[in-house]
Amino acid sequence: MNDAAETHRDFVRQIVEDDLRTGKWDGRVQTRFPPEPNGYLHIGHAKSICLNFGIAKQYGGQCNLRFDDTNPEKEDTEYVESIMEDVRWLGFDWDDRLYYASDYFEQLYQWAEQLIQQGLAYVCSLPLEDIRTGRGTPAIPGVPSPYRQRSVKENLDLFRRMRGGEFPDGAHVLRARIDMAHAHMLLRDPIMYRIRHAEHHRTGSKWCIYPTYDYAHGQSDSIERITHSICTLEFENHRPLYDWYCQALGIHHPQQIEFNRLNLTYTMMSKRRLLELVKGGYVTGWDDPRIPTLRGLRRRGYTPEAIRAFCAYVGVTKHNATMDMGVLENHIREDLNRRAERRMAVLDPVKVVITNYPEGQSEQLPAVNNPEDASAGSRMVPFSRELWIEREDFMEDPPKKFFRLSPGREVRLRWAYFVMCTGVVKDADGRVTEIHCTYDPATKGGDAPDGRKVKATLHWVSVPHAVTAEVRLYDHLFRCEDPDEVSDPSLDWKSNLNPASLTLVQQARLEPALGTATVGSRFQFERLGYFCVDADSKPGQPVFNRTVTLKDTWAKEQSKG
RNA sequence: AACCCGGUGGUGUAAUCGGUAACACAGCAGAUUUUGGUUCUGCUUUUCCAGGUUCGAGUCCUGGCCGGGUUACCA
Repeated sequence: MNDAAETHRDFVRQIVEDDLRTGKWDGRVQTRFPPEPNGYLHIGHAKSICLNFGIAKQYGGQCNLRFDDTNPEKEDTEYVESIMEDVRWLGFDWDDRLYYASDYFEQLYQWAEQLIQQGLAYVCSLPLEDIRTGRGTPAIPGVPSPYRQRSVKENLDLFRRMRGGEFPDGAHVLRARIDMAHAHMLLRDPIMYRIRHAEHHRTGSKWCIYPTYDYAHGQSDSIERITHSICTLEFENHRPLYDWYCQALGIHHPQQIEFNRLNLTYTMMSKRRLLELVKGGYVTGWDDPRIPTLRGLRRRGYTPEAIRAFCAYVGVTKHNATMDMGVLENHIREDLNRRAERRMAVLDPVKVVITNYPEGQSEQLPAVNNPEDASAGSRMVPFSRELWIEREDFMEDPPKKFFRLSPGREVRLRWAYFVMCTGVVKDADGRVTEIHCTYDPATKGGDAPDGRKVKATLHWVSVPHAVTAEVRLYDHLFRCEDPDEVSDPSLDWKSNLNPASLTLVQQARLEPALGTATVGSRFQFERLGYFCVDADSKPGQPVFNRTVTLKDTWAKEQSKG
């Protein structure tokens, strides 16, 4: 988007370049994207994917895809499949480097025995609650577990029996022996293994003890010879532990680097909350176009190119930041403005009758497909005596700055003719049911040979040729920038869900060319926005999703009051 | 509270290691336009505070203040 982005190096890339220069990793750059398969990928993950795969590509390295699947109770192959699909859709490829932390369970186990042998790990038989209280508080040092001094022999025996399935869940854990008085709570003898008699989506019932994140992550990086282990800021606190395990084990020791995760206004990225919205029926599924999952965005009509450009734009730093949703929207507008063909569609139709156009007659008029791209060519659109136009494009008694159709005023119908409003027909309630106009045959195509100008150009659809469609108009998921901002403490973030996040238009009228559009194809509906064909479409009954509106300075003007 | 991290316009970032604070978006004004779109031009707005070092500090030092993360047998 700007030239600075071409030359600027964020702080992670600066580290990588420094390491390359000093030969720290023998010129290697090896990164990884390590999702836990317990949810669907969202745009926050896209930032991480772009960073990890992007750095690898830029510096001639590689990026692995690794599933961090150490918690059998939350994870599922459903998520594994979707994650792979979404990473590919975004435009990245891990070649043959698909890994799972669960593939390393045996090695991790052996290393745990090694730490026991070194006197750096022990089996603790305290109940969960006692472990927690024994850890103390930041102000009060923890007290050593009574099991802290168990002999290597006893620890080994118990740990092997833990693996052997002799104990119920929670009976014992394996803990690292570090420092119960450490100012850093995470270093007060953290848990390495817990007993869980649970079916793992990949290892089945082979294991009944599972490593914790802290015990598994650095070592998994180490096994894969990762050089730069890039993660989000909330893992900063875990780095001492990451380093401790690698050092204690004497194994390849990658550098963990933390960056700021992506936050967006009017939405929310928490996996837990996304799950709640899906399970609670607040949205229609993981691909609901209102949520920021990659599949939601895809169904909404976002392109991988726009998402990647956005991720490059947002920047990588160490402080928390919230991007305005408008910036994401600008990126899809920019992409689609270049690529999407234009069509005409009327969402809230009102009938126009061209009184001086012969009844029963119609004609085909050429229309440019994309003014930004001459190679997109043109198409023919049918014109006839009766047309649909947008109800809001007509006002009987217009304010000063309104320059669309009103009685006595002339406007242009896009690619067709100048028309002049000569009158209206209303129903008993005073609602306009028909607008009467005359057209000027000399203005065919939209230009007046006498050089006279009009202030507005309207989109329109010929009544007898129109295709009827359902159009889904999406708006922000939440009605305020920060979903957590609740006035009444008895309410939670869900009370901020936007009741108008979806508006259904059942009887939109489209130009006929839109009747055969294929699922996933994207168009600009002139003057309205970008739309894409939804998978719910049936032959003859297309369904369109609004990706984003066009910028609308008239709407802005109106909202000023 | 302790530990870790961070504070640059409204927002997001930059300033190549001490040398004139800049870019984008948003906002405002205007031009162009067969989309009130696109494009183009101009304008508004910035280094958390207080000391110190220095010819010179957004950058270094000290002390505050403010914000975030963490204090799980989740990741």
